[in-house]
Amino acid sequence: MIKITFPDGTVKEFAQGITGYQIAESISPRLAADSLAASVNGATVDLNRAINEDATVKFYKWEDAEGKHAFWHTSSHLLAEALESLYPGIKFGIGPAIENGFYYDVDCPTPITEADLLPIENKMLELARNKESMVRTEVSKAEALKTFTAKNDPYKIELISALTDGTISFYTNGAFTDLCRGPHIANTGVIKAIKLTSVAGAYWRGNEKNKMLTRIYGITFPKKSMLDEYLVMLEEAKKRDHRKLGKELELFTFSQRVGQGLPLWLPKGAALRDRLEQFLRGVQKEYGYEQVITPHIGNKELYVTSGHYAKYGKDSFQPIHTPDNDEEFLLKPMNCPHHCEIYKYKPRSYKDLPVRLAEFGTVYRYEQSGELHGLTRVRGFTQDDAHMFVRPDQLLEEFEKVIDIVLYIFKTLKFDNYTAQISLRDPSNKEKYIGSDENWAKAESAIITAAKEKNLNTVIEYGEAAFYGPKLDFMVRDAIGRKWQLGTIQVDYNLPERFDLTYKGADDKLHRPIMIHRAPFGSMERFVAVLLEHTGGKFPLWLSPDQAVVLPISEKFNTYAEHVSKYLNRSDIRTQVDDRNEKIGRKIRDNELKRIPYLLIVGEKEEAEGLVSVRAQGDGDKGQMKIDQFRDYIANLVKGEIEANKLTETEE
RNA sequence: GCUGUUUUAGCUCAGUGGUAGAGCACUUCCUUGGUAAGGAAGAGGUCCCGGGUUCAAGUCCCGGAAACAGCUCCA
Repeated sequence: MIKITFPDGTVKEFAQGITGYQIAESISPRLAADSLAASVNGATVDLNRAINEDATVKFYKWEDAEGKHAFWHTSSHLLAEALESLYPGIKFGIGPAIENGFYYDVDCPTPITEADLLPIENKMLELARNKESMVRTEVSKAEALKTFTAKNDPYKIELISALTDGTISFYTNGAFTDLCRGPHIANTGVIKAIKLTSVAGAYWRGNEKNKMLTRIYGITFPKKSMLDEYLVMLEEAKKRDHRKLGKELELFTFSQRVGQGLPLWLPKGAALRDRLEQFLRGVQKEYGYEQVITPHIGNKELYVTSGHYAKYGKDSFQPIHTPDNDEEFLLKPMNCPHHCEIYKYKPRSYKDLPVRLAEFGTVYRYEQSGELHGLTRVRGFTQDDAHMFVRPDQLLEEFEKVIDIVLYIFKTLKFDNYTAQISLRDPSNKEKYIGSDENWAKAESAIITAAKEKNLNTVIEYGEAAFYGPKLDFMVRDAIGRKWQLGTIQVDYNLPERFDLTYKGADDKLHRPIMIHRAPFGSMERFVAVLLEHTGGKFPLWLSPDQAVVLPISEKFNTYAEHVSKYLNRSDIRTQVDDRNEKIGRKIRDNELKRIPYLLIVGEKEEAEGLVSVRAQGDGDKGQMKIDQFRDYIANLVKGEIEANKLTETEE
């Protein structure tokens, strides 16, 4: 007999070899029916797995990540089962559950296209209705290899070869058997709604030198209504796509003639960007940054010195030559080497540090064509860049101040669902990075300490560091859940060495400063993109390209409308007049759709008494106000939006 | 860069080898109005680009470009 402890603390005895499913059923058929997976002694397992020792169990339902994971993992096996029956000779790569659904990578003798997805879905539903159990078998490595050699599946053979004997298990559903460690749900019958979402190429084992397999993505649910809800949610999210909103709100565009990945900022987009720049300049001024300006090209030798040329030379726009062909220049791919040269232009004393050089620096990188994506990945973009040159004793404090700036910006713009990621070297691939182990260790510990002292909730990602140093990255998600890096803060011991940067210490000797690279927005382009998706185009008042539009009731009141608009513009409230020959209802509709924060309706009564009738975006009629009353109201709101989240003074 | 899909009016999109289409936007006229689409008329096309097949190509074939999804990459 074995003792099983349940989450509520009760302990019951069962025979050895009992499965999670049987335990659940012995308590209640309902629990068994609802459970998608179980955890035994903390490890998630499937309900079919035999339990042979005393254990603590927990049953997962759909609402639990583990339950969903098992559900989708089983769904990927169901997909594979359907594929094997529809496409004889198909070979399988891997088929995991992902954040939203699952996929399976296959190597199919006949190409699979979008049009084939519906028949596959139908086959899956048909198989699911058979309520096939997910049967686990533990096999030896030799047996495993034999099975897949017989099936002539090179991918599974490669996977098995890397496994240790004694840890290998198979799962079988219906006629399909797969190499898999589990866990799975008890049987496929609970999979009631299936949508195969897309088909795309994916390199075997994520290596672009390997063969490209066909990846089929899908998502499944225990109820049809849940699938419908999910699809509606996806549609809604697509309406917030920054590429769509950027077009609708006339913020930016692209031209094939100008070139791929080179955004053209339209007047309203430029106004928005300008507001963001002014905002950040203001914050940086308080923190002791100095603005600098550097050219858009730089001598190739500059980037050879920094190490960027060796690392990214091929991925840059190729050198620009002087007319007599005796010098080569690169379009500036990053600002740091230029800032290093600014640091170097005169001898520095330990008393001068930290030196903080900031620049809205436009850089150009030859991104692979398939990587370009709206404003989030472009070939020409402007970094809100700054480099701090600090003494070792200043590193931690300075790094923490940068975290403060990032958090202040995120708070002001109500980005509350970011994740902080500590990006470290890939320990198994150190040759991709420059600099000594000692310096890397110092830089990594500085970042980890600063993040801890600032109480950041961080995840550590190996292999995500820059080639010259580790980073603290702030990641946010776009409308459909893709992750993007916004703010980044990096500690760098390497460029100061390569550029031989020094300062004179109190001991009258030369010392090496440490560099902090940072960009709280990341880039203006990406930040605007994410801000658009985050707000759905409803920008906070202080950022809105147009803050108010005056709507005259008829053309008779256009003169008064102009007067109101001029008055407000003189008080720095960005105001336009909609003087089209349209009815008021039409003007309201069009300007609401343009996400204008305030609409000011003026007619006979307003003109006579110097009033405006105020309509707040999405919130209808707010009644009448005197013009200067409205001006003060807006000015106060703007002030509140920007200053509400100011951190306590951190002046030195 | 790789795999797949797409590309027709400013935008969103129909279009079956045989005269290029709709809605919105735009222009003009009528209308002069009170809180989410007033009416009429008109103008607008390198059917992504280059080849080929055909009596005839927006439509079929080949090559290229760009956009989209995913992979790979991201200083």
